[in-house]
Amino acid sequence: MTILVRAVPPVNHRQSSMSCDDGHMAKQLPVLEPAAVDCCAPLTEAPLNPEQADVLARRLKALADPVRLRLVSILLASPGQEACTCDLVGPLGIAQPTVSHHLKKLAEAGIVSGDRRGVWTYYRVSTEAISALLGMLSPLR
Amino acid sequence: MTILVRAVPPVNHRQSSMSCDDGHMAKQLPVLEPAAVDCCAPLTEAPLNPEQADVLARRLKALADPVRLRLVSILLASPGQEACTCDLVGPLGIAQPTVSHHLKKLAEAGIVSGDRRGVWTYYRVSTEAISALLGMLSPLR
DNA sequence: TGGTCATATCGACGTTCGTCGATATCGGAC
DNA sequence: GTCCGATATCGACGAACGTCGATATGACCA
Repeated sequence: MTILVRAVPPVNHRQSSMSCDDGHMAKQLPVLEPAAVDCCAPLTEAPLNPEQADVLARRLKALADPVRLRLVSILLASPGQEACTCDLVGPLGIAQPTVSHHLKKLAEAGIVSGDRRGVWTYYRVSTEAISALLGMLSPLR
Repeated sequence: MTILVRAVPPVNHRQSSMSCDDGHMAKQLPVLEPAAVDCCAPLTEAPLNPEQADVLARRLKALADPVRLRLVSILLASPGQEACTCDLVGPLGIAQPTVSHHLKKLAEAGIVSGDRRGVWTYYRVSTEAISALLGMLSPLR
């Protein structure tokens, strides 16, 4: 027999914003592994090659948006450092499809990951990805 | 009487790419001070407010471009950690106006600064800006 | 004064982005 | 099974971006 442990329901699930995400730009690039920033020389010695720059720029671009930064910070400040989409719509003040869009961008960059628990999808920040990014950037300091 | 000390001529000034920068999007936002990222709480405790997120996103956006990342890394790897525009055109492989455009974006974000020495403008990376940015991001780790 | 060279700005272009409403999908409850 | 609610995708829109050629600015030299 199987005992199904139900997840605690999300904090906010009284709101019901009915609309949807963008989706148009699902780039066919592969999802970045958390540590995909495998490169590179100390950076103060040799310039980045174009490929390294592309990988790093892609992850930075994912983070370089006010909504996504707030999204990440909300995730980190949430109990258990995770939250479902419905918990993010209210605080961010944008439509649900837009939230899903931003979550997708972050996931494609390997910055967050989500798993479905019942009807809800819980997202959490991949700290390895952030560490890899910071490690890559720190030689610039 | 005044003795004018001439700067050492740039490494590459045999090339002559004759074209020009974009310029169209000179946003009227004020140039970010190096330490403009004055905020903020540990980020794992309280979410970023929209204003903090805007400042941080603006600086990240300036860095989140493959060409600009390579540009910064070339500056850091250059003798004296500085280089003039003409030294960047060749390695980057893009037109001179485009290089000027990217330098302007970086300067507006406080990431690089340039000073004119004769006909040449020498750019260098503002390490304080990078440090401020990393300091802001490190709580995410 | 005029010429030349490095750099910045202008104007235009195609592309990407952020946003949303409408709609599809998926899972649970009844 | 049917319904409902949470989430993702679709399609469209305006705004911002990256790029370039043409041109303006500014500094040096003859």
